[in-house]
Amino acid sequence: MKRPTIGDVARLAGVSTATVSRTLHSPEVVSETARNAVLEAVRYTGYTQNAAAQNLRQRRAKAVLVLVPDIGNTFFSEILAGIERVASAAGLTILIGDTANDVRREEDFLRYLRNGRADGVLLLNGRLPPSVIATLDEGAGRPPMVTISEALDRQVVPHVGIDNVAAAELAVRHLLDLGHRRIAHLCGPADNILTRQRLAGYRRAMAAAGIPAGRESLLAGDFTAESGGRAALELLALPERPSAIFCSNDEMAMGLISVLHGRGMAVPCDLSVVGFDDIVFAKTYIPALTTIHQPRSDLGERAMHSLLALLDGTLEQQQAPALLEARLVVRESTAACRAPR
Amino acid sequence: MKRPTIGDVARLAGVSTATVSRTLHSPEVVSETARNAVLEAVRYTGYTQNAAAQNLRQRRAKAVLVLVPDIGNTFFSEILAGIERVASAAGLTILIGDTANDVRREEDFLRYLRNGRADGVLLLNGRLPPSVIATLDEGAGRPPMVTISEALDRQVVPHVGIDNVAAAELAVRHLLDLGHRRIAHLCGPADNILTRQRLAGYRRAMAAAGIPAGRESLLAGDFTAESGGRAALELLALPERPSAIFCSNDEMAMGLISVLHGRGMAVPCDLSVVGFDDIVFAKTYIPALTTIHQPRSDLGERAMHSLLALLDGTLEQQQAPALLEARLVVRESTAACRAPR
DNA sequence: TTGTATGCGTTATCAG
DNA sequence: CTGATAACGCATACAA
Repeated sequence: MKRPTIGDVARLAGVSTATVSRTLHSPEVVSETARNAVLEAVRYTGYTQNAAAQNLRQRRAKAVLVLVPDIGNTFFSEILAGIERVASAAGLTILIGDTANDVRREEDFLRYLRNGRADGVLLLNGRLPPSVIATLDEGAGRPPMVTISEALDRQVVPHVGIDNVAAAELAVRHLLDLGHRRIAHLCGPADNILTRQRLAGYRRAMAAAGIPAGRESLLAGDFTAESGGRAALELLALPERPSAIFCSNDEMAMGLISVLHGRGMAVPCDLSVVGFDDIVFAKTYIPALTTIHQPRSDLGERAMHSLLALLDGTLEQQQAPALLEARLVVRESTAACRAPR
Repeated sequence: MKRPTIGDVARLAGVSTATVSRTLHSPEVVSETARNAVLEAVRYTGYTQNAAAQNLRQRRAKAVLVLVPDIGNTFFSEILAGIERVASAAGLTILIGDTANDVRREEDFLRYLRNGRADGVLLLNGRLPPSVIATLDEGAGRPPMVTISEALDRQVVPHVGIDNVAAAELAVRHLLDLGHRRIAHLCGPADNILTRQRLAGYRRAMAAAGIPAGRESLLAGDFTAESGGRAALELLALPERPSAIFCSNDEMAMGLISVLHGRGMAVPCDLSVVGFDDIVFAKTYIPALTTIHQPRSDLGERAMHSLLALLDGTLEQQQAPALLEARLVVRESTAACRAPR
């Protein structure tokens, strides 16, 4: 009826609880006879170690918290899959906190760190919640953490991501190579670091081509498809329409294309579009979206590895960011236009 | 340096640890003076209860496991959001297990139930892993669980979902009302219960309209966009092409439309399409997709409420399924066609 | 209303 | 190689 404990197993195997524990943790230190008796008893009783007791005794949770702005965003969920893969290989559980970009919710999840439910944290949300900032100087007492994708302004925590500036440059250069001169940029939310980095890349590429790209070539968005749709309307109202646009992410690009399509403006014939992220739907979209592909699984795996190292103390808290490679994926939305559809 | 314990707080407040514990759990039973002293000490020390110790003592994890086939699928992630909302309101943590539709991974996550990391489980994966089936007869010993969206064949566990048969009928009737007679159906994976239910709805609607709908009107898919693309090729090769198709989910519909578009066949002009689920991208897609909308948040919330009830013993294990309402959302993919695009 | 004492199930230390 | 035993931090039964 009740779940078997280590004591039950010990009794059945005719050994002490210590031996049972040892058999389960380091089988090599117990005699073969004892080991077999224990394993047999474990099988017979169906014994499983009680996680709470272990955590209490060992003062660790064998779990890590992952803070993500939106689980539903496939961009994040593939990173999560990468994280999960290495976490579970290391015997760690992951606690996913969907923060909906809300600081209150972030703080809320961080209590898992304080009450010992999690041993460390992976930050995908581009910001350090206040309560964590407070611990930064402490050195110890400071929770093991790694940022992914969205770096912090101050580089105070190990980070795994891509070089967004360079990737954005790649995207814009692609449009330039296609012969476009009037290239607009649809930005993400103003306070976001990705927005700033991708904007910088856009500017750098335009400057390198000797093309002025002032405020008038910038549209404001917030990474949602809806904001892309609004930007489309702005774009339509422009006195001199661009022939191409680089969008700071794929959702906005799709929202934009969708509304343009509704107004009779076709992509790529009337406007070439490049997105960013290469989300799953990018290639199913009509037109299939030219975009920057990020190695999402790798980002997750790499970051989890770093966190593991931090947890064993193998890795320093201060550290140069690990930048993985992003690449341009050319699809239909920047194709040369034969005949208008 | 070290994290404060209940003992530290007690000492500082000049009371016993029992009083501290009581203050935190049922403030009304301790005197105001004691309570204030304790709360003051808690603030001063920054004390937080240790979850492992609580779990060990109370023999529960205050956590539930949620098994989902694919977190990245927005269909599931919105359900998750609903679950999370009520779970966190009830002070429970959710452990998300992305099973990738792999029984081995399911079993793997279920160890959380046995080792006491989770108190119950929410199943979104449409199947009962073998180790759970084994416990079904036990009554007690059987873990509290609720299925969501995908029911089990035998109704042995509380379930929250929609009436898929009726919803599919709704979709097909919409096409019939539009005047379509040759209506195909793109199925999901053969062994999936949703596939069977939606197929049944399709058949029922066709039969009610007196239209024969045999095997020749059925295309095989597996819920992925790729399989939708393959189905498009099959469809193109058909001797008598249908004028409309009902797809068992949105991803397949999009994959299908995308490939058709590549072959010069336009939706809705050459073929009307209805999907199922109303995933986030359905309305941004070109053409915007007519589909069946499921109340995803509600499904999650409702299911979590049921599980909570199961956990307090308020609810029976055996129970009629809770069926929430799904509705048809009419968009461009079944629009009347003025001029070919 | 409060305090004392016990045990939740493990693991690590320390003798043997 | 093995066993006894003391924590780990907390919540509750019981006594006061």
